[in-house]
Amino acid sequence: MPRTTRPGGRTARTKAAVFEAAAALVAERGPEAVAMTDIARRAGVAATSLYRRWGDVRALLLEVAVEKLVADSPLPDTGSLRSDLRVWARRVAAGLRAPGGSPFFRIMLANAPTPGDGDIGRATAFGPRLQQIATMLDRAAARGETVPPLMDVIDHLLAPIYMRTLFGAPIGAAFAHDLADRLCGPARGDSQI
Amino acid sequence: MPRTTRPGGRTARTKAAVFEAAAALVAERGPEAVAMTDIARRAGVAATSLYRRWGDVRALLLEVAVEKLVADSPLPDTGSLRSDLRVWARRVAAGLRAPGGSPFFRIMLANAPTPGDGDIGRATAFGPRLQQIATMLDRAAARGETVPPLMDVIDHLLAPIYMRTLFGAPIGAAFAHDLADRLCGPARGDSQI
DNA sequence: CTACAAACGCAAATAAATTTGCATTAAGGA
DNA sequence: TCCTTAATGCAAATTTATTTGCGTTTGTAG
Repeated sequence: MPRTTRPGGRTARTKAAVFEAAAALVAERGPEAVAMTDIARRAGVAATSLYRRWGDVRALLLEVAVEKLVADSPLPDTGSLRSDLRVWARRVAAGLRAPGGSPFFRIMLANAPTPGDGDIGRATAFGPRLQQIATMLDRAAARGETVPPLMDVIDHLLAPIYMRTLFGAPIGAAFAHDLADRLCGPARGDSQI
Repeated sequence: MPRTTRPGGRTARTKAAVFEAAAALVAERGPEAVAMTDIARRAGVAATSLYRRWGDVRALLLEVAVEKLVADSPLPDTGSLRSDLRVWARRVAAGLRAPGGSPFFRIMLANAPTPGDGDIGRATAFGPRLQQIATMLDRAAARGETVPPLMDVIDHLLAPIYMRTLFGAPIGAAFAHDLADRLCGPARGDSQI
């Protein structure tokens, strides 16, 4: 009878080798310059296996990218939303700046929304980030702070960071600082609608 | 509409045919499913010519994407920066929502910076947009308005729009309104230290 | 321990993309 | 008009990616 999963065996080992090879190649040459053949050779597995398992390079790279970016970074819990956002912003930026970070990010973007694809890839990709933001906002609200809407954080904290990543523009402490301040109000009480 | 002037000689004509074919194919199948061969066949030109002129598919598609995305958003000149930004924001969003808009956007993202590429691809891709922003800001400054830094417009107007496009989140008038207000100051200044 | 089926490797076959060499055509200037 | 040059077309050659067929390995269930 057909088994659906085979955890922890040869399959898992080759998958690990393949992912490692793919990640290395992407970091070295960029996403567009790696072929199925290259990954296979580097990983020490037959290209045939890769084709059978993933179909084509994009599918494989997308899986790798999702895994890389979804890797959980610990959430800051400093006691104030403003400070949490500052720290978190810098961590996200650091993750994107890490070796291969930006290329993987681009892989995800390039494979995102095609009308008809369903939103699986996109949701898988951004879901964890949104969840993290929601958690920070919830904590702050529980403390009695007035918190900005989730969408505002996406628009004015996450979006600028992603944008600058694509531009290659620097993301320093001052910038993260400024982003958080815009959301929490510059000095103290802020009165949004 | 059929009365499109196509100045220039043979070169300009074939370029037009190629761009038209490429755009159509991208809109039909998505960026990843079009090959040099396909474009050549559809345009009625030899694939050899395409390779000689553009080198590879990505370069060609990137050029097409840039042209499409820039063409879709003519610059408003309403007399006030706030209003210009509002209109422009909606036009950019509309262009991204248009048939084929999102695929072309993804082409640009996928061709963004790769360490070693130099910044050619990136500059080519986003350059026109930045130029448009700079123009609006210059006009406003010439009128005597106080204008936000270019980078702020990128971070808090362009970035949210792109982000929402990737999410599939709606971009309405109210949203564009809000983005412009954040940059120009709504009623009370938001850009204090 | 044995049997089974999925996953794998290998080599050949196929298909597709990309390059190359050369003849031809068209545009712009003298 | 004629001449020069760059762009194009075409076919063959070459490389590279992808598929296919078949035997082998390796977990896992029984």
